[in-house]
Amino acid sequence: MPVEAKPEATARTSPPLTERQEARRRRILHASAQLASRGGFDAVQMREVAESSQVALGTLYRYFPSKVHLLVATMQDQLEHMHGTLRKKPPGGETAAERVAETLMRAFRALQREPHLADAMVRALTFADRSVSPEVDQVSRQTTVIILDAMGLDHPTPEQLSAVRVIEHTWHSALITWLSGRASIAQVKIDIETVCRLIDLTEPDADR
Amino acid sequence: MPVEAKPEATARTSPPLTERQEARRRRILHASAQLASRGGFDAVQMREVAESSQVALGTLYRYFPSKVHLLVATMQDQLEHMHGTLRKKPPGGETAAERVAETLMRAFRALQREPHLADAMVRALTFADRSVSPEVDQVSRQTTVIILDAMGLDHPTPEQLSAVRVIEHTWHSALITWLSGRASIAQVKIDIETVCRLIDLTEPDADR
DNA sequence: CGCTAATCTAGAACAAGTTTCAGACTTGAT
DNA sequence: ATCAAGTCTGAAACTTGTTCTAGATTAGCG
Repeated sequence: MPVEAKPEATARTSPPLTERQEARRRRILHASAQLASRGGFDAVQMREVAESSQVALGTLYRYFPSKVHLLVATMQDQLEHMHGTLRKKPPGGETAAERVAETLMRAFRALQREPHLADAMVRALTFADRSVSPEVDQVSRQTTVIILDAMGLDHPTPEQLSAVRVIEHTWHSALITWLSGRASIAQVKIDIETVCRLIDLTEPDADR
Repeated sequence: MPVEAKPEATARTSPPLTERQEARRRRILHASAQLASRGGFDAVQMREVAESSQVALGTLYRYFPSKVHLLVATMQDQLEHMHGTLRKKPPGGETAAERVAETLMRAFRALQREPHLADAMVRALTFADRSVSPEVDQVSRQTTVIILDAMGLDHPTPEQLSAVRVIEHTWHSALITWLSGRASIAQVKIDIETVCRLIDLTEPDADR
């Protein structure tokens, strides 16, 4: 029986893509990011993505079953990039809280450089319904790894994981309020620093 | 003339609405909530809302310039309701953190009873772009009031306001992860309790 | 090579949010 | 009561995400 599986963003390993297919997928993601950088979520129009990446509309939908899937995959792509960058220059703070805050603010500044792209990706993430859960979850896991990296933890306690989840919540939501112009950059910074203090609470031996 | 429109905390904009207009507005919001309760964000179709509320499509758009505006207004409406309900039975916890957590969990359970409605409102909130900022801001302020109420504070310090903002971030984001099936109710509870511990950090004399 | 199933393409078609418009109806002021 | 300005209606049109179809191309296999 021939395999019926479609190419899928999350499963980079399951169905072996041919070289041309891999190239198509890459072209699509590139076009997506490019259009997003220009005009945000609304500027990523499926017909334009298809044309820019020299792929038929039907093919685009075979690779990414919806606009949200496409943008979430774009975010995965960018996150990998960022994780690599952050790894090269680890944060230098004394406490875990400081390092996490520094890392997130660094990520935040990177997003500031491409606010439209950030808009597209974040809107897609929060608008995603259940059909995109696996992909969104993957993004979430990737973010968790980045934060744990900054904390310098290998075996976090359940309490610490909970704190990390709260930090992620804050990070996403603060990003949204900034993107929609309801909070200043300074305020985002304060909120992130505030939530990072939670980390201190979960470190038995680190107190003030 | 005798515009008897007693502003129900929803400070309508400049022009005072006539009675029939107020009635139309109310019919629209009712239809919106009803459709949302049935099938969530997607089930709120502008043509159906118009038909259900016996209003022409163009009129619907005159009252609410977009689907997101409509749903955010629906949320304002529901929030007022909830604030009233919560006020009648204030939370009974010892510390501010406990009371806030209890309040939010109570609100959460209310949303659980109408998960589709919750879905519609929250998706609209996070998907809103700049053109809806004023309305979204209003929702945010209303939420802040509810939390400060639970804390029993009249004159919060900047630090406390920051903690409240972080709690709101967590609340929204946790709601989203629950709605999209990526987190259990138990997990939401833990996250809320975790973030509420931040409150203790901002109370110099609270027991620890 | 030659076959067959899978994939890709171009383009039409459909769905739902949004806009537009001409004409009927309300409202407020004279 | 009458008039002007503003509002509402019904219907069509437009936009963009999504689906569908028929035919061309490609990949893997004997």
